[in-house]
Amino acid sequence: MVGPRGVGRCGEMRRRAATVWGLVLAFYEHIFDYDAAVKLKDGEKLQAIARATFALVERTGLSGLTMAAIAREAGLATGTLYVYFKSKEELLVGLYERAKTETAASLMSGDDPSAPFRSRFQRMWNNWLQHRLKHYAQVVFLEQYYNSPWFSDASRNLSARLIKDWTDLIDAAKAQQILKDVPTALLINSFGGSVRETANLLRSGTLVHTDTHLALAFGLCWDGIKA
Amino acid sequence: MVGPRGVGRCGEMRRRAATVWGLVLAFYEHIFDYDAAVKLKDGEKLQAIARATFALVERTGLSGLTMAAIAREAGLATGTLYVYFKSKEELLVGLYERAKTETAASLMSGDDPSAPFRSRFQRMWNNWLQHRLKHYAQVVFLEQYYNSPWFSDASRNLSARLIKDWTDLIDAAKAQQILKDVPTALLINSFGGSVRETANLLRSGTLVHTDTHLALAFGLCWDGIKA
Amino acid sequence: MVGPRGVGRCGEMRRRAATVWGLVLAFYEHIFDYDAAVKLKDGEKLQAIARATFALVERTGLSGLTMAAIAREAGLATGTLYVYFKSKEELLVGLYERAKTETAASLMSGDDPSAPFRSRFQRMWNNWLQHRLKHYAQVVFLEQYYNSPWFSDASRNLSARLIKDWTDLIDAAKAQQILKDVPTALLINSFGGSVRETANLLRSGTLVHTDTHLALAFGLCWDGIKA
Amino acid sequence: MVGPRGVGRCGEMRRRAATVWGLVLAFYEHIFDYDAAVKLKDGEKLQAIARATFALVERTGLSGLTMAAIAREAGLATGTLYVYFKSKEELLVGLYERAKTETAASLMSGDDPSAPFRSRFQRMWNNWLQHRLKHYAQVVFLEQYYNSPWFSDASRNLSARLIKDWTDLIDAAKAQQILKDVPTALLINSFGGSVRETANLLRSGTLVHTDTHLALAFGLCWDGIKA
DNA sequence: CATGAATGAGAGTTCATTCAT
DNA sequence: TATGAATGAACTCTCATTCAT
Repeated sequence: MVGPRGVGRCGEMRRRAATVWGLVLAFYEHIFDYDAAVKLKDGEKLQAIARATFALVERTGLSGLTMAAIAREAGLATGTLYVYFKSKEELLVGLYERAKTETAASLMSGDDPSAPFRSRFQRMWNNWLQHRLKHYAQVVFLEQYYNSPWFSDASRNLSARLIKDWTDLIDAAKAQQILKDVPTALLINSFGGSVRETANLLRSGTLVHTDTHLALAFGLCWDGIKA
Repeated sequence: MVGPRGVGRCGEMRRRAATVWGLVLAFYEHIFDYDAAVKLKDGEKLQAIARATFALVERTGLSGLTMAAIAREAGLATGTLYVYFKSKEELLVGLYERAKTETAASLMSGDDPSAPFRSRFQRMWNNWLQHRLKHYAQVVFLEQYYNSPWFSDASRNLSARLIKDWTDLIDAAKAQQILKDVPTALLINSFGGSVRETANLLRSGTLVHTDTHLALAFGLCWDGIKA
Repeated sequence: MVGPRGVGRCGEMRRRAATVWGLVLAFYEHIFDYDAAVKLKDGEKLQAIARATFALVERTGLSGLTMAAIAREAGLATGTLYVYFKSKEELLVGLYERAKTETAASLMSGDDPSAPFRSRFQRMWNNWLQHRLKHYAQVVFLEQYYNSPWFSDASRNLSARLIKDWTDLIDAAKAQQILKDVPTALLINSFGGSVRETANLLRSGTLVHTDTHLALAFGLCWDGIKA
Repeated sequence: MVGPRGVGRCGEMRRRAATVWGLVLAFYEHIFDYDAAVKLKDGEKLQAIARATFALVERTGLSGLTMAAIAREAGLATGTLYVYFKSKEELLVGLYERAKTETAASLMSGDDPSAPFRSRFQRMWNNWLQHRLKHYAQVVFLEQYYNSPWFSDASRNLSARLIKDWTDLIDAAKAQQILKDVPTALLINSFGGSVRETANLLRSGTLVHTDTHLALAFGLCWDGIKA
């Protein structure tokens, strides 16, 4: 959920945006038209800001990121950024929540609860990997954000809430003796670490992106965690 | 040249490194002794700068790091830093190389080539984990450095050179069908990822630091990569 | 022209002023009615702007005053302010003239030309003091305006014109040897300074607001200027 | 006394400066040389900053004051101001204390306790008036500072402490039935108001600066407060 | 060598004003 | 007419680097 510091200045807008961003079930750019008589903050501009920021962080790193550069990249004036975000911090926190939420949402996409566990896990592993590769700019953003002065407890709490379903699934698999009976956190991190490292290898070109390699990489993970 | 006062931890490191790896020794000396006529007047000050920098990065992050803060923490004047390093960039690059080299050196410490492979790998896994936990400030520094504007190709190349022996060992184990016949990079990253994720769990307190848990965590890794 | 809704305090003022001073009436109307075809669409909004501005200046000072804050406090959009005033400067100048005129008008309210001079002066002293206390926001506005970049010669001239009657009365008292034969400006400022300082003491609570204290304070002034 | 936030970064320096600024008995620019081996903050630069600030406030007002303008006027770089003052606020508070202290100190200069009260008061009245006229830039600064966001309780307290002697003298005169038996605050403000208004008239040219006029103006004040 | 005051470019942020709706 | 998002110049403050001492 977006915290009380929200997105912009307009209280009404902020509250609506908060519930929507939190769920990421709707594309927020559509919710801004509800009252056409009044000029409103523009979802497209929000998109542009997000896109610009992710792109810049991928290119020049989070620490080199300036508001002026974001504005230029997004085709806006510097001041305009402050119409949408109260400060640089708010902007980064907002984009963090967006990226984090999207990432979490991607994980269980297309999950078939009736399929065998191994297939389900493999699908999720693939989901996550593909998301990492496709939205690499967001990944870079997230990894850098974790190590930045902006990473707060509020940010930390978000993660826990987002992967609730995921944790439940792991626990179920453990109960059915499909996964090893070790602390859940160990299984989760083993899985996440595997995706992360594999994606890094694929991106750097050290490992060529073939289905075989993907299967091998998942195999290393699965053989480690399966009962 | 390191002056008479230049003993302490710096000298110690070098001696230890020498017994382990010729490469490491050579590299280590290069970093701090090149251009000895001008720089490196006083090893103790160099130590103080390194300690100060690592401590500050752990506390406030790489992006909040200022030369003034380093100087204050090290008990020096700002200008003095520029006697030892030409610029902030050089300071960071130097410390990166130092931390990276120490980390690599720690990996194979106490390795017994006559012991069974699994024991040797477990020892190395533990070596690396302990190093990560003990020198956490350096770990934070390194992780942040990877994502910083200062991380260059030169920095990237260093890693490859440092883990040559490590790569060779993996390849040998593969040849003996002890490890799976998958790309070496996959095995290396699987191993590294496992150490990294486990260390994170231990530091955050999510996983209590007991020998049992360590064994479990290593088990997840080993079962994944073993043939 | 003030529309049908433009009654309220604004219309009231004008009527009151009319009974007191022709000059004030004329002036007052000039300020708010000039260029009536374009500006002054809605007297209520004008009122709201004035009230909002005075309130904000009392709370946060003239230098912290922003157009956005005025609009918010008045319940309008920022752009709307520019329908009523060409610029921030014009808004401030307009409100200055309004406050200054009201202050001057208050001075001679209820004056009885047939009463003894001392009583008449005391009444005026009290008039002024009460006005200062009651319309403290305006007083703060004026005092800050004098020292602001917006205080121009035009502003300066206004004062002189407004207190013409007052000056005449002083001169008459001097001619009758009721007041000392010293430059009129000295008498006027002595009087004004006394009111100002007394009001400050009352507001700060240093001096308790009783009739006795008021009489004492006026006594200090009167004993100084009387012949 | 200068508060704990002091003048600059060097703790030692700051503490010394604090005691000296508080008393204004020494010229602070001389106290910075005590250790010639080390480059220290420069009293002349402090002077230049003060001079520049007062001059600018007289010319363009406190609200138009920018750090860039101060630096330019003082012949320094912007950043240099922040060597001497932690922020714009500190700078203004520091200069307020300086001006206020100097003003208070001027009041009783040359006082002869054996002289008759009226002469003593007249001398002080003149002292204050001359100071106001001579250091007009400081006066403008002070008057604007009172109405600025920077005027705090700390600033307010300073005044009370500075005029202790002055208050005592008034009380003594009251006890001897030389001044009226009215609240001391009333007498003090009557006196201060008289000086203020007279100075304004002289500066504006409304009143020509002659000994006669000065005597008349003081007479208005004295006749008001004398028993 | 060591010092730390001085520098000034560049960062984040504000706000009077405009203008499409 | 009324709106409020958009603008960009100008503000305060930071910090890597230099240099006189």
